[in-house]
Amino acid sequence: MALEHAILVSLLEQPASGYELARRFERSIGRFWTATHQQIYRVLKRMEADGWVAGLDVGQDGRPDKRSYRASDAGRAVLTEWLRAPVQPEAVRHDLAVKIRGAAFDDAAGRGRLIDEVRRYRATHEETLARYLAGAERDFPAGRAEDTGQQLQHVVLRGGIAYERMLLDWLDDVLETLLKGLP
Amino acid sequence: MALEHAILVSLLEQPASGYELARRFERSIGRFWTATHQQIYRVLKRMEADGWVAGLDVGQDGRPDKRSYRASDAGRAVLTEWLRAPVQPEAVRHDLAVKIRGAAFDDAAGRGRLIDEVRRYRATHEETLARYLAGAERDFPAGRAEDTGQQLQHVVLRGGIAYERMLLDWLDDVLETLLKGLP
DNA sequence: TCCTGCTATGCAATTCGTTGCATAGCAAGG
DNA sequence: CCTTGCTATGCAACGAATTGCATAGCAGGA
Repeated sequence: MALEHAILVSLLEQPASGYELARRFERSIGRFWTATHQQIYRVLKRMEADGWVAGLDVGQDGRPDKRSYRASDAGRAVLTEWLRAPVQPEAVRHDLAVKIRGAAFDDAAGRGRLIDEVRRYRATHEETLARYLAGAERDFPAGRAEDTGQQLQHVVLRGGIAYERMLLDWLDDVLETLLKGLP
Repeated sequence: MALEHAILVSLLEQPASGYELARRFERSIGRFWTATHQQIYRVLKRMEADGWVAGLDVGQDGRPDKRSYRASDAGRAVLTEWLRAPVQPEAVRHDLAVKIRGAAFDDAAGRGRLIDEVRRYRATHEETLARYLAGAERDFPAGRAEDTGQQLQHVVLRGGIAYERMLLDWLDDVLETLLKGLP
């Protein structure tokens, strides 16, 4: 139970339509919480029925109308309650780690293919890191004062950057292990 | 679709009952793939029906009988096919990052509670790191030759260690941000 | 002897998440 | 004019995951 909470945080930072939320989940929020547009629309309806968010139809020029949502006081209260509850352990699902251990049961050709995959995967994360770094420079340039919200967004972004750097280093380790050690 | 694959890897490393698999998923495999015993029992049944694993009833002294599974050739083929397919992007769900950004919408008291939570969370991950390091020393002592499977298990464990270290550093950054910067 | 706790497996209900599809308006380009 | 692509929302169906509960044997300690 927490897509609701991620949505509430995002709407408190900035009101949005379901579509806009889905885009945000592809970008900034999606760094630490993924969701598809169907999930978001369904949950938004339920949240509106529960009074956690208020929807407002907005006509637009040159594109379809949208329904813009903002968090209500009740929603904010729900979020606050959740914030103060213990952090639940994360559900980890790391495909690549399973594949690496599985490689022991494939032949040299299979491991060769896995090496290609690891390289491709590494390249996507290099891009991710570059995107984060660009975002950090754009949104949080050195030497500028930050308000509370910005400080918090910044420290989360630093976490994303640290994660990507760690991952790239580890992937180098993985490639070396796959290349040099194995028959 | 991948709990099956994690189970196949685990069974190829060592045959096991559903219960033993569940315990492994709490320990070693659980570092990168979580699953409850209900999930595992259900999936094992389906896998046996599909011929991916073979089950064998084993009587035991002093404890209930168990049903031990090993991966079949068909299961191994399924695994190999998956190993060679592209790595799917991970579904990230990071509670704590959402809470940190959400802290901008709580008061000082709420942020104080969050600080306590972060400290508690940090302590659990310090334990996790210590456990990984002890496991590494036990299973992969320096200077000993490793076969293919061990090298691969070792590199995955090194990934876990790198992750935990990165996380602890970041949590220090988070605590500093929460403590010094905010009203 | 009774209680607690561990091994070992499972059902049922519900909620969550994914996939495929559908609609509809408008813009831009060939 | 036609196609492609983007904004914007949604349904239906299915499969996956979670939660709560149930059973049952045995060990060990109070």
